[in-house]
Amino acid sequence: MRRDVFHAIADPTRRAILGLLAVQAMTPNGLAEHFTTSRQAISKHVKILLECELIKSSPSGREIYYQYAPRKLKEVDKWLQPFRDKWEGRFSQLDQVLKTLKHTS
Amino acid sequence: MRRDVFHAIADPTRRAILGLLAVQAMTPNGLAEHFTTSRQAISKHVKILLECELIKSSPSGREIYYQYAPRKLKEVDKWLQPFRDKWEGRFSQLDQVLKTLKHTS
DNA sequence: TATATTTGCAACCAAGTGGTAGCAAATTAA
DNA sequence: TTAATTTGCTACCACTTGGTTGCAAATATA
Repeated sequence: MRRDVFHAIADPTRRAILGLLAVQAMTPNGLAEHFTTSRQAISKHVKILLECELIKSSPSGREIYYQYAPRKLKEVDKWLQPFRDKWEGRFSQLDQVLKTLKHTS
Repeated sequence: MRRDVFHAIADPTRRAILGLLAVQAMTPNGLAEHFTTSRQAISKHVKILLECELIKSSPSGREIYYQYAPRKLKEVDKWLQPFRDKWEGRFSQLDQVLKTLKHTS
């Protein structure tokens, strides 16, 4: 399975969940209220976000609060950096970084 | 079909192709030499990158050169911005932007 | 205790994914 | 002209995806 951060944020529902949790921690039911799909469908997305460590869980009695964790999202930012450098006119170590990427496929 | 930029960069092979083309324009065969999969498989990835406008094509005789186009990748950067603001300690319009995101699912 | 609420898990399904192989069209080279 | 090269398209395949429903476990409430 290809469970990495890029896969996690590929789905618009998961991006929306991440946006909600970045504002405030929420329970699965609380999250599901913001969507038209079922609670179970949301929970499956939450599970993927958990596996990718984009969110953390905080059990509280029979409820579970999920909260956004920024660490893994920084990997996306890191991957984006050389491209951003390029379109912003910076050229620092661009080729080195991209040549490294060639061998990660 | 879910052919947006986030879907495009979810695949590691497509990210590698994007990295290669950011350094220099290449033909499908030229690209395929950098991978162990078949030319057709690479061409399918290239087709998706084309549809998402992450790359452009420049026909030259019977060859076709593909080149990286930064515009759409900026959308990823744009989506990332409020999250980046948050982990960098900035709070400018974070909630507004994220509340907008809630309704894009 | 008995009931209601919250959640996760498993089974199932239609549709999409990344991969392959074969073939035809177009351009270049012999 | 004939042969080789480059490419895109189509069909096909096993696997994954996002979604549903049903159910059991755990906790809170009457």
